Amino acid sequence: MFDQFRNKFRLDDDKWNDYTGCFKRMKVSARTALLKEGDIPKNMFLIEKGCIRVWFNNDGKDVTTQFFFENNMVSSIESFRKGYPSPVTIETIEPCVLWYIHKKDADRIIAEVSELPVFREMIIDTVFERTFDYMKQFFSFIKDTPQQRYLNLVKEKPQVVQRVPQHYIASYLGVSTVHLSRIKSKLAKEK
Amino acid sequence: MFDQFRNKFRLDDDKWNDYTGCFKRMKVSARTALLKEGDIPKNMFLIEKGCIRVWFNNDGKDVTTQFFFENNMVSSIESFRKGYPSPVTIETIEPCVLWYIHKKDADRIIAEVSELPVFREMIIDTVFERTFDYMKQFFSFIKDTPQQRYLNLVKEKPQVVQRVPQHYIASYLGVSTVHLSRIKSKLAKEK
DNA sequence: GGCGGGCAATAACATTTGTTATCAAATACG
DNA sequence: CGTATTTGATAACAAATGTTATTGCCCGCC
Repeated sequence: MFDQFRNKFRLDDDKWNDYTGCFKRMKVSARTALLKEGDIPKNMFLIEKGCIRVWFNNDGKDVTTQFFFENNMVSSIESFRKGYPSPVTIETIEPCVLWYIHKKDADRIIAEVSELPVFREMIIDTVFERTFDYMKQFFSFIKDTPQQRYLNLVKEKPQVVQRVPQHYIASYLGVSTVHLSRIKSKLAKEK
Repeated sequence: MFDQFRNKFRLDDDKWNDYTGCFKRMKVSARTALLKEGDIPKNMFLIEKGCIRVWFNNDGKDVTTQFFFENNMVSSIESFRKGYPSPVTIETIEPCVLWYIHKKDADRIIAEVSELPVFREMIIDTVFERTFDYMKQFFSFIKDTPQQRYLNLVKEKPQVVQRVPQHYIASYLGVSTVHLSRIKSKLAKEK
């Protein structure tokens, strides 16, 4: 599971085994909350198999903001770092096989490796990328119509359209399920 | 101008003077672009007097995404770090007095101070805060009505409502100027 | 002090999107 | 295998928001 990351890091075997040994494997069924809105994150997850969505409660309706698939790391990252209550719930969509690491281990690893400038850069870059993702998603919400957002999703994240139930997609796109149906049927006609 | 930051940092006077000496003062008139969409950021700005908006072009219409006022640092931060073309334009609204620092000086300072764990934490936290801001703005776009977003703005950033022309505010809220007018008149009647 | 242009309010109408309800199809699971 | 549940499509109507056009105001500038 971790071999895919091996060549990114120049760590000696002892360190590498120490760090990867902090991850534990678990299986969970579909629709299981790994972190609940308002709770303080204890773990970070790496997906071996399955998919996960991130959502928050808006007046009783859930609003999905992100999807994750195999090999993605998942956490409510800002809360994880600062120990704040999470603004979102993290929940499996399909049955999943996950690897998780406890916050205290993650903190230790980050502190150790960030003594090295190359890791420091990497950490900062990672956070910047996260910011950039939010920015892009936010901009797309402002400038694109729901139909355009749907087309972008089909193009950029085809897995989502293939694997995720449509009502989650509708809430991710910011429209009602009915309207997403309309968009799809309109696109089908045009084609 | 920099005294307000003095007590946040435990630097000896030599370093402090070195770093603050990298900032130059300039005056610019209203509606001046400090950075244009597509250009690579060369400078970062600190506002002594005036206000600034960040916007991007959407099919000929401009969409405002942020406002900045006195004592704010302004940059297209993700692009500034990576040397990417900026996705946004940074433009003065009022005549401004600004301090700016060149990227090469900023890079040197960041590299120097991030040897110290306390600064490293500070830098990472700053980026996280930025991410958190985007997230909040994004979530508010999804969950709040335009009227609610307007009320939030009045409450949280009264300066914007007082100093910024209404059509910029409308585009910031994601509605037409006509609809913002409607919202205001509706609120006035209810009151 | 007058004038042109940017700015804001409003009305009328068009379009988009949401809501509710109903039905059909797909899927899960005992 | 059959039944319950989830999922998706569609129609009809309601509400929100955009577009265009008009008017009046205010403010900077000659």
